[in-house]
Amino acid sequence: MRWDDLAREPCSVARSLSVIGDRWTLLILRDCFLGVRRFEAFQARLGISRSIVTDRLNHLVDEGVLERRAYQERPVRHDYRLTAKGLDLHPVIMAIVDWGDRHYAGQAGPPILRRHKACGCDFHAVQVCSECGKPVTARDVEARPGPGALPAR
Amino acid sequence: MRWDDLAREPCSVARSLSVIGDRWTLLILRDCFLGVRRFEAFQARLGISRSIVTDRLNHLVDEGVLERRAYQERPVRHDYRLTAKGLDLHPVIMAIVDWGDRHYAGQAGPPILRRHKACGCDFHAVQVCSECGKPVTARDVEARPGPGALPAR
DNA sequence: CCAGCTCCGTTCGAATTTCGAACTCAGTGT
DNA sequence: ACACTGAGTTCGAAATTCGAACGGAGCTGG
Repeated sequence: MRWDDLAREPCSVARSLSVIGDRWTLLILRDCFLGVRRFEAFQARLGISRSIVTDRLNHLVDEGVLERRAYQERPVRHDYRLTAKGLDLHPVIMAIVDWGDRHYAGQAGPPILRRHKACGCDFHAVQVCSECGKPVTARDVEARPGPGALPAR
Repeated sequence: MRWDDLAREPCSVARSLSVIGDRWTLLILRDCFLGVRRFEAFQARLGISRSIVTDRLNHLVDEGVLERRAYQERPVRHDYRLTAKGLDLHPVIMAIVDWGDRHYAGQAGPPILRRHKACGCDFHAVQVCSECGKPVTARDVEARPGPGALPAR
């Protein structure tokens, strides 16, 4: 199975991973949500080779997760911003953060605190059911084939 | 930056990704949450080489995400089950599913439906603030350094 | 007792990816 | 003319992944 095959699987996880299922891509997205926008900044923060940064940013732009826009002319300079589709990835990053905070934070506590502007509290993400609003755990869920099961997109 | 360095970064995303930040690992976890437990089943479903399956399963066991236990003697056969730590990854998978359903499902709809046993409805995952219970979006969040910022674990 | 089958791996050489370091190029400031 | 910056591209070496074959423990069947 190759990268490209993933996108054709009738599975939302596989399709999503064909876009974001890569170490560096997810770290780039983490930085996007922290406000990083410029090529140099991504490269410096991640400490990886420039070609990888180029490659991943282009891929994310192709997929419509990031948007490349000029923030100045003469010389033309671009930055990378999350699109609406990209902003939709926020729960993914937050879920990963939450797991890391829970299982890998040292005794000092988590490395980053997040404040919910609406209520002013430091918080962590909780996942609830869209219908009844109660928290969802693995055991509460029953999966079954859906309408898009066989005919791939 | 190498794999191992990731685990030492003072960032929960980086630490988490050092465990789960791999295409195959996340697909294996997807299957775990769908009830897959045996080596052969993982290999057959993913269609990847057996050495990769071995490697990823061992890694997950080492990290305490899966547990390897004998489900029969004579011949001894093992299966792989999610530990409590592994079950905590459910929100990560659900967030990825949700993004995929939203942006990559065909016109037919999502390939898999999930029912919330507590309320009996088909649902999707929503992320809310642990303090006020309201939905959280990217723009609602303000990040700042936390207590574990500098001293790595 | 021998052949074949199942499950769960391991090994190995070849193909593919990823990496880091150096290079390019355009513009800018001195 | 010279150095500097931002944003890439190129290229050879190193690491990963692949598939296919092999191993081995325990059945099953004749």
